Amino acid sequence: MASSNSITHLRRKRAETFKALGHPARLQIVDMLVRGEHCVCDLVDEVGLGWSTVSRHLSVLKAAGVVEDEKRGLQVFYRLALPCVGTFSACLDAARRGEKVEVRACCA
Amino acid sequence: MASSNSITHLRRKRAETFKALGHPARLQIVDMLVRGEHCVCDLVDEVGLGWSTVSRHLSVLKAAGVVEDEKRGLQVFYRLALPCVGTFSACLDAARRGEKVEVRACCA
DNA sequence: TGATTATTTCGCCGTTATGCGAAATAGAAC
DNA sequence: GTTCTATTTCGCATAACGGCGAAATAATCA
Repeated sequence: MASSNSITHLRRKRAETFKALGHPARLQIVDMLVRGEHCVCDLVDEVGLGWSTVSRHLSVLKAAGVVEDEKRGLQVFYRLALPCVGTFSACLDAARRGEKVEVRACCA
Repeated sequence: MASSNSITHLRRKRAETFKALGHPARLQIVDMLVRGEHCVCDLVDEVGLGWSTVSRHLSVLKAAGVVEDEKRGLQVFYRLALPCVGTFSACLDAARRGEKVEVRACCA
């Protein structure tokens, strides 16, 4: 059952990633990070929720492996750790509009 | 604000899709459907949860636009409505293993 | 028609998520 | 060392999720 368990484990991790992306505020954060790294202050401004709330959303994304953070001076900068999320998001949006698009996704 | 609202709307829909995928049982269902359509009975057997529970998971996936259903005789068959989900899943799994893969995803 | 089979809907209940403000932490500047 | 400033952690209330079994639907078969 080793291989079945590893499949299960991989799937659980994958589910965690999807779940982290499954919230409008977190997705808005991800959309910003697709365009480049940002400090928390920028994200708070844009998302329009309290600092503590945004901070926890970021910790969820980080725990799921979607983003990485780096402290520089007083600020903490976040960046996307899974670039393919941007590609897939574009995919989903295109599908919802009824468009048929072929994309090349680089899974890093 | 029309364009900003439509972006918001699109993102909310996208979040709903991600959220639907963010559960191990639903992801297991999706993994089965990647390999072809299945009736509910097959899915119940494989997932190992009650009929009512699996049924609700399926309705979540359907509401999010991830799967489609078709009734044939007594049985209801489900199939994947977003093939790119399979591609992206492979992407995420590869990334978790540390592999770097380039895939061509067709967003239907 | 009445029985059977496949699936969905409903109501319940314990667990988890999400928002907030207050307090804690950590680094920079004075 | 004290004081800012940026961010995280904590505790709490409310809302949403996820499981189950029982009951409702719907299509087939006798």
